[in-house]
Amino acid sequence: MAKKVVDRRVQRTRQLLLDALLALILEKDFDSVTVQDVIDRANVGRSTFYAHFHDKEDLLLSGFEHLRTQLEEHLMSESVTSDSPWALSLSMFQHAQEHRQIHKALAGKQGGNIGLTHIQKYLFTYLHTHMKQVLSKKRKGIPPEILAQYISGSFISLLTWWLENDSTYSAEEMNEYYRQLVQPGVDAIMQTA
Amino acid sequence: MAKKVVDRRVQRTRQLLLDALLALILEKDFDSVTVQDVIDRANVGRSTFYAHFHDKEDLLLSGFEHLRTQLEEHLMSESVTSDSPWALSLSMFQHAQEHRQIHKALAGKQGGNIGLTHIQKYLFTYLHTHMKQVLSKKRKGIPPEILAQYISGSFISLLTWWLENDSTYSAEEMNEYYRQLVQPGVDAIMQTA
DNA sequence: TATGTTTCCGAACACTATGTTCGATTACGT
DNA sequence: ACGTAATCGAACATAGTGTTCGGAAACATA
Repeated sequence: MAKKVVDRRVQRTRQLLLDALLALILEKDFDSVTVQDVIDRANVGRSTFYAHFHDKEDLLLSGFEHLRTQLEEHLMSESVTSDSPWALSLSMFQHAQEHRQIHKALAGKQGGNIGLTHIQKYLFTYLHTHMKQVLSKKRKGIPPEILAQYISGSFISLLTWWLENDSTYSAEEMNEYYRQLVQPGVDAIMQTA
Repeated sequence: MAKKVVDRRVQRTRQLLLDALLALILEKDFDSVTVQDVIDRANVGRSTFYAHFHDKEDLLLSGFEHLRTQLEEHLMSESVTSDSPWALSLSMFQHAQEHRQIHKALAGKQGGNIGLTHIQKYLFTYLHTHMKQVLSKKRKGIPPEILAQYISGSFISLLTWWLENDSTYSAEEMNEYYRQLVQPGVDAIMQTA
């Protein structure tokens, strides 16, 4: 069958386009990158672009999906099955460190906060369901939505700052700072509740 | 002199355009609003628009400036000169409550995070200089940039969530949640340092 | 090598939005 | 009533979007 090889060809084209877009985002910001820029850089025909993606944003989101898959594999692989919730954030800091360029393009301010919104939403959902379980029995505490928003929001905030400023702190240091800041408040809530 | 009245006419036109833009942002998102939409809604000629603003974003930013001025007046007026740093966040929650529509347009996801970025940058700068003073003598603690980013980031995160979800919590409640979450971590840092 | 299939190319096109120019018109102060 | 400053809106040049389609190229099969 020709299918497999054909698929490979298709995959290669999609990858060329994505790489070109990510590279361009690091040069200008997402909004100023045109479809023409992307296909020129990738050496891909105009109609081919539209055969694969509906528009520029669609291409960017495909990159985000790719990243999310990678992240999940990263989480599964490294015996990160530790019960500590800080292992999750550490893994994300580490992954961002290893793939700094991609993260900057997707999660940085240049990326127009599109990927960023997705990551936050992803984290929020994960945390929200988790929080509801933990806080369900106790009535008095903080609404779980607010807690989830706080934890994911402050994480994203530190992550983007770290990426955007090309900070030299290691992923481990960043995670430690994050933990030091967030844990006391969360612990206090848990005990109160 | 004619200057004063002329100024009034100019101001009125600018206000018409801004109002139209803000109203439109709440209907579609910022990116999908066209200049044509704005001037139609405002009943203003095309060339007049460009006589006042360089482009759509320029108009939005003028709205942000307006908001910032209001906020600063709000802070000065209400004997918010309390030394508690939580008075500042409370004032902002309150102001957002009173001018919900404008805040949603400027700081919500519809506004394309343009105004939001500015507010955060504004807070960050304010906090950063403040932090450097407080943390200057002690060496071991967290870098002031990270602390400032954390405090401003988590605040913005809760604020936008609150606005975006039309949450029924009062400004006072939101500020209390914010304080409960953030204060323990910050206090811990201060003592350690 | 010959053949059929799948993908890609790129020119041409219609369409939408941007930002500028300029002469006519209106609003306002004196 | 007159002069000035602001506004109007039509016309224009420019740029980007997304589609269409005939031909070229890549690939598998035999």
